[in-house]
Amino acid sequence: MFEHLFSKGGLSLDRLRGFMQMAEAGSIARAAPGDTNRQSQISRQIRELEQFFGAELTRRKGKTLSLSAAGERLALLIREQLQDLEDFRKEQAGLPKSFVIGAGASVLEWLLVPALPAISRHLGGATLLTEAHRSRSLGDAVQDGRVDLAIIRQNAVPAGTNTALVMKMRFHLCIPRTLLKRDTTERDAASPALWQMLPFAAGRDGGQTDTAIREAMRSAGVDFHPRFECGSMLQVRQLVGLGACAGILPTLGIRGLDERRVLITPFAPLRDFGRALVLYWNPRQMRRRGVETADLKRLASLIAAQTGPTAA
Amino acid sequence: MFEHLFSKGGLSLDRLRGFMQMAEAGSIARAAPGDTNRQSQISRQIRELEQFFGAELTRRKGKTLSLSAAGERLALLIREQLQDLEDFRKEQAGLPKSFVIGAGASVLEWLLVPALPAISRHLGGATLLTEAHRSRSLGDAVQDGRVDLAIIRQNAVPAGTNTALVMKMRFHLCIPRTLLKRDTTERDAASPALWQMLPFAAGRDGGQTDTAIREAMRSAGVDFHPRFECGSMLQVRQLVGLGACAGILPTLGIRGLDERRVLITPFAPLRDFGRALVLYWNPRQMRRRGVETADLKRLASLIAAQTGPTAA
DNA sequence: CTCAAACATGACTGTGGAGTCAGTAATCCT
DNA sequence: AGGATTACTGACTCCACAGTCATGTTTGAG
Repeated sequence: MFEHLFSKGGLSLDRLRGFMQMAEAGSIARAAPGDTNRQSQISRQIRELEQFFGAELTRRKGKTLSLSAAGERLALLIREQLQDLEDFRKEQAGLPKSFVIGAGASVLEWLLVPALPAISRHLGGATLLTEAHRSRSLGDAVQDGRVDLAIIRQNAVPAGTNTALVMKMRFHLCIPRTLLKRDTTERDAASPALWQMLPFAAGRDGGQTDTAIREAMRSAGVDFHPRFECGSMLQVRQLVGLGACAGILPTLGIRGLDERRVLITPFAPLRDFGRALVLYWNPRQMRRRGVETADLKRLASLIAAQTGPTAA
Repeated sequence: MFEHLFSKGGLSLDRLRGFMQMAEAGSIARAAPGDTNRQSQISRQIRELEQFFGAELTRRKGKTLSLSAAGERLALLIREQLQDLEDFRKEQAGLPKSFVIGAGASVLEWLLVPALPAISRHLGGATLLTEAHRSRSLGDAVQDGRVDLAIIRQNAVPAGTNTALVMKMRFHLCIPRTLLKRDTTERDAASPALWQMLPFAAGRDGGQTDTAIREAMRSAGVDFHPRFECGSMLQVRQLVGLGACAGILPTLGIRGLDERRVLITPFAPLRDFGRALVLYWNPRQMRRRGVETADLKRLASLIAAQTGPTAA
C-alpha cells in the first residue's frame, strides 16, 4: 500500500512544508522574508512537488505566484496533516494543544482578551494565540484552518451551523459632560447640529465600522472632521475617557466609562447597523482536533458571560 | 508554525510509513517477511519515532511487539495521511481512487464480485480491491480504515448509522433429485432421518455459518458426517450442482441451481439463523475520501439489485 | 528605459537518514 | 536443553535532499 508515494523520490515532509509556507504567505518572497536562500529552496521544493504529482500546483500571476485549484487543495491537506502531527506530538509531550483565535482589533481587546483565561480553561488548558484580522480575511482564515476560532460579525460569514451567537452590538454616542452645557439632556445630544460643534475622535482604519460611522454622519448632514483620527477604536475610547472629545463606540467599548462624566446615548443613525457577533469555526477542523460542537456553543455563551464582570 | 516538527530530526515520511507497516502487520517480522534488512530498519525507524515524540509507541508483548494506546492513534493518523496524499496523487494523475472492499469468502464470490462493475461505476470509476476476511477482523479493519467498505453480517458490527441493509440471508437444504426416490416431496425432504442417509458436502472453515450448520444437524438428531468437507461454500455449491451430494446453502448460493434437478427447501433448523447482510463503512473515512452517506445507501441497494440478473 | 522585486536555475557541499550486514538478546516451543 | 522465531544493536556505505551561492529571467513601477 502506498508504494507509489515512495517508489520515486520527490515527496518529503520538508517539501510539503515549504509549499505550505508559500501557500500561506501568498508568495515565495513573503514566506521567507530576507532569506534568499530559503526562497530559492522553496522555489525548488515546489517544482519538485509538481514533478512528483505531475501537476501544476502554482501559476505565475504577475510578479508573484498564485495557487492552482490543486495547489489550494494540497495546501489545505498539508496544513491538516502537520496540524494533526503537531497535536499528537504535544499530547505525547504532555503539552496542551494550541488554538489560534482571531477577531477584529477592538473585539479582540475588549471582548476576547478578558475572556482568554476562561476560554483556555474550557479547552482543557489550551495555549491560545490571538490574531487581529479584518472580517473578510478572518473568514477565509477559518475556512482553510489557519485560524481555529474567530469572533466575527455574523453577516461576514456564510450562514450555517458552525456559528454561535456571542452578543449583539450597537453603537453609542459618547460625549464627555465637560464638553456640554450643564443641563444638556439626552434628547439635546441627539441633534446633528450639536455633533457638528463637538470635537470628535474616530477610527482611521478604513474598516466597515469606521466607514459606516463616517457615512452615517454625512447622511445626518454633519460635515464630519474628527479632531483625532486613531488607528483603532481603543484609542478613541481612551480619548473619550479622558474627556478630550466625543466618539461613537460599540457596546463593548462603553464598559467602564463613568456615566456621571460621560453622556452615553444610542447613536440613532446607526441603529440598524447594530450587528451580532458570533463565534465562528471550521467544523472539519474542530472535529479533527477533538472539540465538539456542544463545547463551542458553551464557549460562546461563556465569552458572552465575560462581558459582564470584567473591567475594561 | 510547526517548527517543532522540523527543528529536530527524527521525523520523516519513511519512518512514519515503516511504523504504520509494522502496526498493520502486527509485528516487524510480518511487516517484511523474509527481508531481515527491512526488519532491522523498521525496528530502528520505530525507535527514532519514539525518540522524536518522546513517547512509547510500542510495547513488547511476548515475542512480538504490540502497540501502545499512543501507537494505535499514530498508526491511524498515518494511514489517513498517506491515504489522503495517495488520493491527491491519483486525482492529479487522472487516475481513479481505489477502494478496498471486504467480505467473507462466499459473500465475496456470490454477491460482491458480480456487483463489482456496478460498484465501480457508482464510485466514479474507482479501482476496487477485494479482500476476504472473517467477520470479526473485517469489522476491525473497517474501524481503522484498512478496509473502506465491507459486506458483513449485521450482528457483527456495532449498531449505528454507518450501515445499510443489503439483503436478508436464509439457509436452504439442497438435494439433487438423483439422490432421491422419484416421488419425494418437500415435506419428505424435511425429515432428519432422510438427511442421515444422504451424502453431504459441508464447509470446513470453522466459520460461524459452518459451525451453525453442524450444530443444527446435531440438534436435529443427525450424526453428521459429510462425505466432502470443503474449504469454502463455493465448493459445496459446485458439488451440489454436479449432483454428487446434498448441501446446506445460503440464499446467495442457490442462484443458478436448476430446480428441476435439485430439490431446494428451507432448512428448518436454521430458520432463525437467517441474518441480514449490511454494507458497513467508516464514516470518517468515507467523508474524508469524498463519498457521501447517500452514495453508500444507494450503493447498498445497488448491490442488492445485482442479486437478481447475474448468473452464479 | 532603468531599476528593483519576485522567481527560476545551475552548480556545488554537507549531512541526515535509508539501506546493508553481522552479531546479540529475549522469548517461545517441544 | 536446544532450536526457532522475533526483535535489537553496532558499524558501516551511499545517496537523496537540504542548504548555499551566484546568476539568469520575467514582470511591474517610476
